Amino acid sequence: MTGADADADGPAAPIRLLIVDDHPIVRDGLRAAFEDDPAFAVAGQAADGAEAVRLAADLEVDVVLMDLRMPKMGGVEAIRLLRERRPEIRVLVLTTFDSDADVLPAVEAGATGYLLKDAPRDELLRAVRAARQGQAVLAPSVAQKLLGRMRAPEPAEQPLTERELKVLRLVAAGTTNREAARQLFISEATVKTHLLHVYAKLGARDRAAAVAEAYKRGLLS
Amino acid sequence: MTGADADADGPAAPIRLLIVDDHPIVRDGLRAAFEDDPAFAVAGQAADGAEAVRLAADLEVDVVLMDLRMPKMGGVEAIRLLRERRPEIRVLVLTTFDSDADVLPAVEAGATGYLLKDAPRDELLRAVRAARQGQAVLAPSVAQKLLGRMRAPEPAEQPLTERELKVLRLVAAGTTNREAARQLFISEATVKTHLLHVYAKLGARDRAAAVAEAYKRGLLS
DNA sequence: TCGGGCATTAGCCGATCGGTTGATGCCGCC
DNA sequence: GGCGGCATCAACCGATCGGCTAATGCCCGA
Repeated sequence: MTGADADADGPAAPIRLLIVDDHPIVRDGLRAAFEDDPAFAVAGQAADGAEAVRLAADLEVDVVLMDLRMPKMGGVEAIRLLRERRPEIRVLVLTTFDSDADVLPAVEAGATGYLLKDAPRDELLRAVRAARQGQAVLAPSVAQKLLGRMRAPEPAEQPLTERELKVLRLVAAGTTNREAARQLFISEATVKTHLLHVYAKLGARDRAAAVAEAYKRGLLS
Repeated sequence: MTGADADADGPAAPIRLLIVDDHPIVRDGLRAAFEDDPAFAVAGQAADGAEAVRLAADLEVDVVLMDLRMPKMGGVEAIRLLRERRPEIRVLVLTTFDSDADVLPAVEAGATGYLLKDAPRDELLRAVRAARQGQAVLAPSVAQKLLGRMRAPEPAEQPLTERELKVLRLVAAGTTNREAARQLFISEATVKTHLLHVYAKLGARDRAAAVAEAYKRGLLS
């Protein structure tokens, strides 16, 4: 009750953070939020995934706060590399979440938690503490989405093959099957086959719906 | 040369700022960036457009730093209201810019400048100083886009009518012309006409390309 | 009052698409 | 060695689409 329950290692070593975001403003905001609390120490900052991986190799880092959309190397790829090389490091994804498409890949890549940037400050601090101990931390809206995916027997969210995606991109550009075939040096029949597979995977009835669904899932543009 | 050229009003009154963003982190980062410089004073913060308009009515504000995507009231609408009621206030749009669609509306609504959140700090400070004096401030990439729009004789970016958009939404959902006609209680011929207009306005050849272009322009989802 | 934009409808045509079935060859994995 | 996934091709059918022209009625602003 008096706060003397876990003082085994003195004031406790601060949790060392690596902040990864391509926006200086956001990095500043995060740094400010954590520097005020002696329980945390900002070990470093990075503006993209590649820099994050590089820094994490040299610095003593407990928790990485990671944005997903960044130049050079995106967050998902960075998480994958980080977890490969330093599995003891916990990665908290901290993103704007305007696109759903990134949540699952990030979690699969090994993110310990997923928070939205509009989370209140104290929730952030709590999340980092929890993440350091390996506890999963999910923003309520993210948790809901994840559960939704699990519960809903959605056709398993099959990924498109490279070829299918190429065809779909051409279709989105207004290409007819015949033109797409010429551009890809294949026959029109093959294009149609690819498209049929795309329809099945995306749950679409025609090219227009497929394009729409692809945009929704972040597969295009 | 000795810095004594513009000291007419002493240390000069600080530029009073209103920070508008739905992310606490971003607000913190902005506040931190400006509070370190005595030439600026953060008069207030708001988490959405409505709050921004309300605060601007009471506070003495010179420059508003405004995010665009926010709950309740978006940035564009807030800019419009602000400029109506307090035309002397300068509004600097400060956004992530993952969507093109917002740039032009924001400028039309009366934004003095448009900056990206990944701009370096000093560029931010310079931009606010310039904005306070009514100078237009555009991030290079934004300026380029704007110029591109001007130069390119793009079919004038014709907006879709409400009816056309409704048809397009149905098409994006995989609806055939006939089904769309039933749902809208109109004839199939009318649906086709609407779509032909949509194709012309969006520069698309077919429904798939129209859906893609609509997503690119932020007209869908 | 006279446009002009918008929504609505009609009919016609060739071109294209969606669906189906079946087949081949290549590759990696068990 | 076999199995499955992937990419490739073929031929066929009906359904749908895209493009065109032409009209009507409504409402708003010049």
